[in-house]
Amino acid sequence: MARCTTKEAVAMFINRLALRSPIGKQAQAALLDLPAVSEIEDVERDFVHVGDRLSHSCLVVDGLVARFAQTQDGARSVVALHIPGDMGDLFSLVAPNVTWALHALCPTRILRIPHHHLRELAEQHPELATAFWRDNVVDANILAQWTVNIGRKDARSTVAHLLAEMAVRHQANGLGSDHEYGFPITQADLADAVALTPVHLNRVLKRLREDAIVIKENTSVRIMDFARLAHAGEFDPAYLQLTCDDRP
Amino acid sequence: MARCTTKEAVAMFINRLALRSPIGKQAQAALLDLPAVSEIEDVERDFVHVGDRLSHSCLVVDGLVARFAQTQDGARSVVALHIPGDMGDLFSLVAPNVTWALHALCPTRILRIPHHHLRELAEQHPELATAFWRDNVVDANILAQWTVNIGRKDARSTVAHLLAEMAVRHQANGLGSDHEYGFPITQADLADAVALTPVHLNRVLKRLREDAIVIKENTSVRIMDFARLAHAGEFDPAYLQLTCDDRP
DNA sequence: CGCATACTTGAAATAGTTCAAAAGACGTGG
DNA sequence: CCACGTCTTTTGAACTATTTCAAGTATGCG
Repeated sequence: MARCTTKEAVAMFINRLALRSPIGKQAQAALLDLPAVSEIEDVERDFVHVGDRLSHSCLVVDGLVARFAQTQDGARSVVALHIPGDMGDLFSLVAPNVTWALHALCPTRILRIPHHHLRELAEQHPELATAFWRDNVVDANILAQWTVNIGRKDARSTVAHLLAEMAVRHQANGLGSDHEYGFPITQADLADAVALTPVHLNRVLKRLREDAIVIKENTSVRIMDFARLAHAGEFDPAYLQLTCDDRP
Repeated sequence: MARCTTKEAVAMFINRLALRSPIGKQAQAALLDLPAVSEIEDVERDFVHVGDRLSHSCLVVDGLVARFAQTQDGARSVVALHIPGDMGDLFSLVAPNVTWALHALCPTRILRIPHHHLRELAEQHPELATAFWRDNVVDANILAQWTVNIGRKDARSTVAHLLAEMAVRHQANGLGSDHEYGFPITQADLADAVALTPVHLNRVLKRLREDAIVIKENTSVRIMDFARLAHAGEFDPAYLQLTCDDRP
């Protein structure tokens, strides 16, 4: 994984936002100048806890971050996965008291950006405020899709859908190719994201591998047949809103 | 169900927002003056479709609205329930191309408010923009909680959680008492919200009734023991963010 | 009164879980 | 470079929560 500078990390974030929202040159420049205040840091497995009141938002620079909740018997549920270029807790900007936790699933580096800087920026450049908000809406779309997968589709379809979604999201962030992307997640953690037991997830992955559709390796995913993967997962990328629809 | 005027409907919405965000007198007045342009209307069972490009957002005046998605085999998944005072598609303000549908679950009246009016208002009163955005964040919190329920808890706990959540949300919107609220939803539709089959939901409701915890009647829910309901559902209202946390 | 819609109950089937243990990968220190 | 412990993946077999299919009973409406 290429080590990257703070500017490169922020540029990745800007490009992501710009996919969905038109962002002026000045706003982009202002955002790029921001990180002078922060440093990239390695994070612990657990770096945002339930009940924390946040004053910064975290941009994933490299690695993989999960947002998760827990039931009383200790079962964990991953409700979002964030890849480099994502800002997993952007919405703490308007709701700083968090009710979930963030967790690095592998050696991960992040950039913490103070809320007040983001707020000033959003005030000076209203298109940024819209872009941030829209990003949260897409996050919610993803979550809605996960709910459908978990609630109303069988295990094979759910897993196929997630692997297809992550492929498209990696490409949107300028990561990976159309048939491979880095995905350093264990089967146990992946099981928490698709709401299966690790044992059953393992069997589903085996089946997808034997059917020559997709191979989940240790730290990456190799897609052998995207068309069949998308078909198996009933995957339609519309909910990711990867086209800029700001035109009236 | 009391028929209410457009102003009363909007006031319900404002009060809801004001629970979580401080909103100035002027902003409240401006919002209240808005609906002069719209009329309350009855809606069909299906009134927003996948792929629609919205130019208005719908405030539920009375009745019950579900946001849902569908799998290819026709199974339906309800990903949000909106009660009077809610604006189920507020986020179409920043993402007008919708990827889900809205559906009235009973005779329902709504108020359609044009996006451009809401946008002007948000520009003139920045606290309203924040309040709108924060409302979306809470919607996403609710969805995350549903994902946990559906994915990692058993049927009884999931159903208990939903009934407890709806109780608290009704009270937050100024509807219902602490032991009863209107909930005009069929078991089939409720089953789609908790990702169970109607048959199994029926058995779970029977058990909750026999255990003297809660009774789901035709058009309402009677809570016999909220403490045990909350316990059965592992319900903690923190994710609903019903306290105003704008203080720094 | 009859038809449609919603709710309830029973019995059989199954997708996914649970428990248990083996096999493989990986780093660390001797 | 091999031995060792730890973590992850894989496989087997028994079990169970939930689904499916099917039929029956209310409830309400024209």
